Amino acid sequence: MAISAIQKSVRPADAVVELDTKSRILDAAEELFMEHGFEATSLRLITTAAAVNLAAANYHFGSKEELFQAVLTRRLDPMNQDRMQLLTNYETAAGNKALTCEVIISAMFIPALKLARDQSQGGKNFLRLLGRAYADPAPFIREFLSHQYAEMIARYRAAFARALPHLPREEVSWRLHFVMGALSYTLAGTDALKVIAQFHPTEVNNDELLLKRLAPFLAAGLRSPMANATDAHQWFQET
Amino acid sequence: MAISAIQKSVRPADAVVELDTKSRILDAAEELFMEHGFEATSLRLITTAAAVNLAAANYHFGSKEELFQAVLTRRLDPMNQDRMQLLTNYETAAGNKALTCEVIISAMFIPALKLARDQSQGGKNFLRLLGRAYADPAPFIREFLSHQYAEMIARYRAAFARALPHLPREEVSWRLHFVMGALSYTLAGTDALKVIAQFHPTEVNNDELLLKRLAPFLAAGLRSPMANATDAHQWFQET
DNA sequence: GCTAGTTTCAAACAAGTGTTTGAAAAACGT
DNA sequence: ACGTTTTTCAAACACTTGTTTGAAACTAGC
Repeated sequence: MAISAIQKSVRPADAVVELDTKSRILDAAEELFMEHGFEATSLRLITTAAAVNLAAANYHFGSKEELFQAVLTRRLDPMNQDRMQLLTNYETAAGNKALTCEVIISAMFIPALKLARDQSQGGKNFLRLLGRAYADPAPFIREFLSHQYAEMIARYRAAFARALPHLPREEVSWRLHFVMGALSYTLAGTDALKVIAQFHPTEVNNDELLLKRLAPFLAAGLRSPMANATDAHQWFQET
Repeated sequence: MAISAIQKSVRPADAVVELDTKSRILDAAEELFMEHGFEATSLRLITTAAAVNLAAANYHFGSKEELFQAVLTRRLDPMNQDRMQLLTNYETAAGNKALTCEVIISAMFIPALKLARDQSQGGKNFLRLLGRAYADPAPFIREFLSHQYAEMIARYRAAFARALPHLPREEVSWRLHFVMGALSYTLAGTDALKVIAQFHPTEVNNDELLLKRLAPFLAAGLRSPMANATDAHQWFQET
């Protein structure tokens, strides 16, 4: 008991000080889920890192799955709200003219960037967590994200369809899928960069630089002319 | 012994039946790892599905991690060999002229397509497993894939650098990273498609169609002109 | 100061984990 | 046919998992 008394008296002087139990669990869970994934992260690991009792996780969040969803909701919900608001702003500013792909992509990326920049540490962690959650096979994660993204995706598909009127709607859906994939994969895989390019360590974690290079790449892909049937078998001929 | 004699005589006629224990474990593990991920798949689940004894997994593969690596190696190794061979063929055919981005992408995609087409079922499963493994945070998986991809990546980076001589090497590395990301994400996330587009179920699993649409998209991104400094802050201005 | 409601805590629960063991069975070489 | 190696099997091992429990500590409201 002497130990716990010491810890309590020391804690306010510390850096990350004195959030309530619920926030401390969310913060620790965010980092650990990002680092190890959902299945490989135990509640004991989380509650120990958060310096709270094991039972507190179930008391405040119900179950491990609900805790994971709470971690995602806390930042994903505002970010997607931002995205839709930004898209609305652009659309009203453009009047009845269609937006360009660049502008639409900006509306997707800027809220993500804001998250990566604003929070001192949590933001970057969250983006990586989100990218990895997008590739997680667990059904409850996929269903949760589907529901969470549904409205935003519908808005952006409509915007891209207006920006690319010469493309069939189905092709627009495909390309939007590629954009979302490249974005989430890029945000998730800082480690994978080391395989492909050898950058300075300071640059590797620079999400801003990353997205500034990704956005034009994707815009060019979106604008590319539709490959017709005769072009198609140029791609995958038998060798 | 009578049973095994019968089974052996039947094997050539039947489609799937009666592989040896090692292959049965690999097949079951491939499917289950793909479906649930590494951590969420237990050895008991695998050995039960393979109809072998639990201890057989450790006997033949040593540990769960080594089993996972064996599942990946079995098909990834030949696929990457194919990719490099194909690239070599194209390069010798082109003489000292640089290859186009389309041709280089073909050399990446065709071996993946061959895998998806040839094996009746295992091929598609494996591509999805591979895409998911690429996003898995487990260190042993990331290290394994880094090592497994290193040579192929180096070859393709050099090829793209020759195809895009106007781009800085660093930009080429980024774009190669985006290509790999979009490819692995696309192969991994059949489920995610349902969020973005509502296709006929038969089309959703058609990897060939998927890659035929992805390849031109990526080629356009690769060929896009480098965004210069003045264009750059067009993208992410403060709102 | 006392009560009612909320939050914390140590301990236990039942179930599942990867791995090991030692004996039985099968397969193989000669 | 026999001795040796390889493979299978049921059982157990030591440990971790998410969740629950019931008492203790704390925090208002009056």
